[in-house]
Amino acid sequence: MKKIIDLIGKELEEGFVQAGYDASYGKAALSDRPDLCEYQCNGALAGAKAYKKAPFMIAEDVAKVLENRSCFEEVTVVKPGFINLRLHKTYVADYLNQMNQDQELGLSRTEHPQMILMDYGGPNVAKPLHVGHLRSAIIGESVKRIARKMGHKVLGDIHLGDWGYQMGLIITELKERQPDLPYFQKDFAGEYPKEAPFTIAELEEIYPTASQKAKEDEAYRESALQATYLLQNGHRGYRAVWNHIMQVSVSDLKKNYANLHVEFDLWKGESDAQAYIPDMIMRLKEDGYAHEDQGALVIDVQEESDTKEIPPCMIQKSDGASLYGTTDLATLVQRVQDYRPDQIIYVVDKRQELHFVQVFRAARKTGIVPEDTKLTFLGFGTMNGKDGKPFKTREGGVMRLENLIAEIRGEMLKKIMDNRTVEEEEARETAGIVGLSAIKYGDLSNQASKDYVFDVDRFTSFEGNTGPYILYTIVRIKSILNKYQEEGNSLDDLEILPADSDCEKALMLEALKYNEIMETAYEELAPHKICAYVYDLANAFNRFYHETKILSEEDEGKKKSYLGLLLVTRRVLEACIDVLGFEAPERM
RNA sequence: GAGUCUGUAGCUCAGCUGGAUAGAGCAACGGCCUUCUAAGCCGUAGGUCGAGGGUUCGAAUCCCCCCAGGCUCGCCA
Repeated sequence: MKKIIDLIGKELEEGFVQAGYDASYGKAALSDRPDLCEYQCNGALAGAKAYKKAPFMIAEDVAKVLENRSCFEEVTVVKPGFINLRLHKTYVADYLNQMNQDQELGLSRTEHPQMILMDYGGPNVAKPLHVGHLRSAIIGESVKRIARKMGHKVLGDIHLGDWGYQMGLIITELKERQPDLPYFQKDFAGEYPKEAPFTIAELEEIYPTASQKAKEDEAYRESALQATYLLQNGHRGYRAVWNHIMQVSVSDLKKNYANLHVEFDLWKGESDAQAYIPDMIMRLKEDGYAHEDQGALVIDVQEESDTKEIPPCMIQKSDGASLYGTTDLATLVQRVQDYRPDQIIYVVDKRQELHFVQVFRAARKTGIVPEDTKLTFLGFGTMNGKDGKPFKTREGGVMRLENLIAEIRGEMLKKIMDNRTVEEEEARETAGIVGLSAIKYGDLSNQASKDYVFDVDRFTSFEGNTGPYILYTIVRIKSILNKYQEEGNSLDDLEILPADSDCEKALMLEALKYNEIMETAYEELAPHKICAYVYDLANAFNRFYHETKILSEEDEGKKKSYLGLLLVTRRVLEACIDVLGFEAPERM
């Protein structure tokens, strides 16, 4: 279905042309003055200069043409030269009925589906998820779902931090604790055990311990570096330990991300890119892209048009080891080869922007990524505590994600038990669903690129512009629709009639923006626009709900119309929160 | 130092591809539950949009310059 704003725009264009003006001035916009109109056109103001004519007169010319169009109920011209429009009730109702009949609620999927690869999540193996991992997961998941909604093919890749020094540390510490394990026996040629010699809890303890030791003990550090080197060069026993670490850690990560309703299609990591490094470096050297500088191997990425200095992208340290940029470039080699993406979106902490500028430029310059593959950096800001500083536990440590979620759930459960009389089991389940909405909505309703304050009290108080408010609205609608169905009625024959109250029309006008909002959110990779919309729609519904008796309406046609309106509203709200990455319970 | 982002109500944030009277939520104050979930609805109060210039018929929005803060700046990731 065409977007309503485009349909109005079309009318306006015709209006301008018929009145003797250029079509380009006929652009529709949402009204800034809802008290005066629903949509407006500022084209007459813009065209005044070109036609050397008072904007008011231009507007009047156009309005005269538009007046008898069936889609408008009212066309007025005001002061300097605004054209103010009100849509015809019948036109609006028709549009909504069409939405209701459409599986996609009037959203037109793209005609040119792209293959999009998304890099988000980025946890480190063997380390617990902490609040720093939350935003990438939440924002990435939402952007992925929005892009899919628009009809694109999207693969989400978690891009694990599963290679390098941290692994050497763990191996070293494990060897110290259990030197008799077969992995550490020089001449062991048999099969290694299938069971990992540690649990996830132990693993999470081993890493920080080892990390600390390495900082204090030079010899320990040396052996960790040595272990890293051996692992990366095919040491059989170490490789087996690494496999154990991966298996234990990844299954734990899967559990944690599943709790967040975050799903990855690919569980690739830095280790997967390693095989591509030697060839890549050789080629870069041969083709003259990489050169030595101060002992390191770098690719210059400075461009003529730069006003500032961009440091080169470093691909090999002076000791020959590869680093961050190397792995990222090699990952691009792999991704282009395996998936031929049209676009790759990185959902990463915005502090890494310079690094990605370097990598992107190097990838383009060297032909690793073809011209027509778009590389997008979607940087997000820091999640701060109430004090405006990076979020910490009460004790000042790093907050584990599990603990944060548990805390929110606990608060929510308390609230539910206080407010409602429900079985504890149901309350617990609801608390999980509502808690997740509180966390996700709290995050996504802010612009991704900005820092934001994560205030547990505010998010769990669930009043006002919050996830729980949205869910509550949906639950109210569901409850009415369910009651109607329980009386033996069907939802299939609900015809929406022209609105007969202001708040009803306001709700309709809000609901029909759905396709436009989703499209904008995709174009701008901006989930917060969905949040803003969903809040406006929920608000419009709650006003309507407050003033309208629905099930007790005696006029059968009207009642069905109301229910039809509820149905679109519910469907739109649900489609939106689905794309935000949460869902509504049946009751709350 | 250079680059970059941010500065909007007491607090947390929208609005920023220029348009009419700058919007929400929280907090404060006052109303609304025998009726489909009051986690709701309605109202009051609260602003030199960091400061100053400029462009424009029109600037929170674009440009310049300050001020304040955050972040980044080749061998960590």
